[in-house]
Amino acid sequence: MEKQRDIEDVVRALGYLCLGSRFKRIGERLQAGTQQILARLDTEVPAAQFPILAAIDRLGALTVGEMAQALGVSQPGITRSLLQLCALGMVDIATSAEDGRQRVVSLTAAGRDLVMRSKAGVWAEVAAAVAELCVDLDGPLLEQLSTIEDRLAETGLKDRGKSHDAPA
Amino acid sequence: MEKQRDIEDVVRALGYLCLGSRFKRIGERLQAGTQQILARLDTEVPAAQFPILAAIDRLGALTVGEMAQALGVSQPGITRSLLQLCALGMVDIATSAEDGRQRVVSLTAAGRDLVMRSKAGVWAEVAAAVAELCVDLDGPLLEQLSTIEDRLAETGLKDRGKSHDAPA
DNA sequence: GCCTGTTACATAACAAGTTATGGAAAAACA
DNA sequence: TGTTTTTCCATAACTTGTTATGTAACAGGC
Repeated sequence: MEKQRDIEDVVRALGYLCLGSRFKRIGERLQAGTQQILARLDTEVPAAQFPILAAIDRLGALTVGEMAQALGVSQPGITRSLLQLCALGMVDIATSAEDGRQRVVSLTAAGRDLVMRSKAGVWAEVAAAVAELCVDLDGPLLEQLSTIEDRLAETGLKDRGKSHDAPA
Repeated sequence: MEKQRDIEDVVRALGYLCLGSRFKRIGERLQAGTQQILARLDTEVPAAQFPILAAIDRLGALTVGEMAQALGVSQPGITRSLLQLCALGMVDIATSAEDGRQRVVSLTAAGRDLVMRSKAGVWAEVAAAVAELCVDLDGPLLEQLSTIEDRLAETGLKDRGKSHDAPA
């Protein structure tokens, strides 16, 4: 046991030069962790689409364009997610009465139920887990990112945020 | 002009709950900005694959697995990028002499040339632009992210980091 | 010296984002 | 009112990440 090189994390080492890659990488890890927590909901809806449901819950019925703006992603990205959520019966897509170009998106009963159950449980868990991940961060941004990565490598998101009791 | 709702940024408003989405979103914007700066190189190599070249430049020839570790992405992701870089003539992939399962990846002459040119120019520009984007950040992480997003919305990455002189 | 198990990479299928483009409705204008 | 321009959304093609799985090479036990 001696020829195993141990490999530097180049993205981390390069600092600002690779900050974009690094943000994406952290984002993907967080979403994967979120997915594990959300799995308890036993729904077909993937984690990445909960922000859409949350947006409607928060702002009421939205058009496609408004939703793209609310979530900061491109319009085609929204359109595709909506078609999927529609197929899963979570949202309803109707042509606007005032403007025939716009489609108005709202939650179905099933969608509202899913949001309600999520808010009561897993959303709080996710927020708590991520908050715990980020607690007591200090120093410049790059160091904070390193801390987040180190913590995440040590304890996955799904094992965070319930600091209290072991299962009975 | 009165019926235009102005739409809240829901991902930002939800804070820790959507931190994964938010990291990915910022990462994508940074990479898009980086792409614009790198465009001056006039190469077919996409921005997302420069970290691979940088890794070899930094650490020397690497196996596929080592590279996945160095960049923090999955092995299939590395494999695909390598095939593309190989097709572009930037890297050379050889079967390891000691272990027939491993492939050893190194820079070709063209690859070394590209890295050399990049280091001399655009890499420094990217690092400077991102550093300028992140200068004087303070406060907790979520606030720093908001600041980054606000600044990026105001001035794109490609117009940063060269604070000095207008073109002659 | 095989058989078994493990390791390293490749391939396939999928996910979720992007840009570019097209079609239909609305708005502007003449 | 008819034409042109603009806006909104849908579709297509691509990028780059993922997980799951297959194959070939190495390593160990008998």
